[in-house]
Amino acid sequence: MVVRDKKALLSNSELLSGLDEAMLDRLLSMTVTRRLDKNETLFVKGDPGDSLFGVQEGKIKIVTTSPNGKEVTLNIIEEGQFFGEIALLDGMDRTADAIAMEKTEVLVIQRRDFIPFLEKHPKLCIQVMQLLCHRVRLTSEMVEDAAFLPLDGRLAKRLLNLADLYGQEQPGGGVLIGLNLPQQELARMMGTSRESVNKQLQIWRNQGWIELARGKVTILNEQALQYVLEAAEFD
Amino acid sequence: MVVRDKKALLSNSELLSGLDEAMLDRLLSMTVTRRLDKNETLFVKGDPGDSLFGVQEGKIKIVTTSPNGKEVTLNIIEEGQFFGEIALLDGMDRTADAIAMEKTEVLVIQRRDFIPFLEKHPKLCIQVMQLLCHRVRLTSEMVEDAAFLPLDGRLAKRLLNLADLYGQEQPGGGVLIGLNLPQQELARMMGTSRESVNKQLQIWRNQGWIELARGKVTILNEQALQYVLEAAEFD
DNA sequence: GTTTTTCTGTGAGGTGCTTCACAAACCTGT
DNA sequence: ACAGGTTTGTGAAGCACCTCACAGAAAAAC
Repeated sequence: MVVRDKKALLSNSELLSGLDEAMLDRLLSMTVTRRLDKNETLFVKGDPGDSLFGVQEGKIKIVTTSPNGKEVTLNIIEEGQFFGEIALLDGMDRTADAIAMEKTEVLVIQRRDFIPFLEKHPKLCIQVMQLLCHRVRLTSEMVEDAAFLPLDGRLAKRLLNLADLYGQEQPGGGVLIGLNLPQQELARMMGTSRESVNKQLQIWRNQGWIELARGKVTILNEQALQYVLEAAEFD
Repeated sequence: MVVRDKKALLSNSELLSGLDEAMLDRLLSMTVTRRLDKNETLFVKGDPGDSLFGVQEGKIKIVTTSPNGKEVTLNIIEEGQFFGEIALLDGMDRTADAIAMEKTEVLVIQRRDFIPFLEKHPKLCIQVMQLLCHRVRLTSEMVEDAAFLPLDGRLAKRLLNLADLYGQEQPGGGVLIGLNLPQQELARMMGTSRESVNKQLQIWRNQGWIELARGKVTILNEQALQYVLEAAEFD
């Protein structure tokens, strides 16, 4: 059973889709599963990066921490997505921490197994490159946003993006972001303070554009947020 | 002559080093050279990305522009370096503009030539991946720095980095950054205002840590800047 | 050599966001 | 059911950085 799950996960992932049965089986034979509790750390900045991970169940956040304790969340990795490929591929240390946001199972592939496999399968190479390109685009966009958009624009963009990824249409109308995301965590994703996020959310709630609950945001007026974003882009 | 130069360029580049003679020749036969004047635009955000470029002579800057006209410089591409690989590989549009900083010659390889070539050469695949990993690391670091470091720390870091890349030891002591970089351009590299950069540079000049000239910075006290950076990292 | 453009230097004033500080609401474990 | 942690809501104070506004210097253009 577990094996079948693994295979389904592998074959549906962005990284490994389109690979044939035999290849998947060989790759599968290289993996082990690791279980993590909520808030457990998988690796930290500076660790040697000798493995690739795929999320089987749960969520992993990729965060960088400054010496004084501030954090920025660079990415949240969902079920079926892979991560940790950068350090694996270039052989350098990890540049960020990986922490389980809830009880999580990851599947682990060692470099010594993966690299030779990669060298034998050009098609897989192409997919890896696609993934890397995607990463570059995402992080570049973060640089851009940090430089151009004020807080309200960045927050609007993040909410719309989260709604897109995890949104659930509500019977009473509106789109709930189906993720337990405290405002603190939201703030970290945007490189800003929790208080600032809260104040902006309050403004929008008073406008009737969103609804708030502990760890939850429901977007009632997507158009309005879209407009905030566009206005912010024009300064 | 031109052909020999091209070959030398190709074979020494980060991207293509280690490839054998025959491969280089085949790749070479796919390239054409394009000449750009100072400030000429090679491509802009939104263009279809159907080619890969290598700088033969001169410098190209990669910048993103906001609707209102603000700019952030993401990267400066030097002689012997390649760029434009992201859009080429994933088939999406360019996400930034490429502008010649001086009279520049770039060599151009079309996607329809490069991709099939890539698929036939696993070794080249690996090198491309290395390059992509490097890009991810650089941009991630920019996100981190923007979030954690105040202006003085970011500027110190940039100057030290530039000195490392383009530094020339001066007879009278100090390290000159051998690049014509107006303070405006420096500011754009850090996502900040020209005035702020200037004021910080003045402070350091008054401390005797740097010397300034039009488009030039000479670092007299590298240690001091290093210390500023470390202090900034601790908040 | 004179004009024009680019780059630098500097002050004043405004503000977006941070930090600090605390209260209330909410969930969780035993 | 009560205690202790976590998340939210909010105000006040401060400051890092931005924008605006020039003036002079240096290079480029003519």
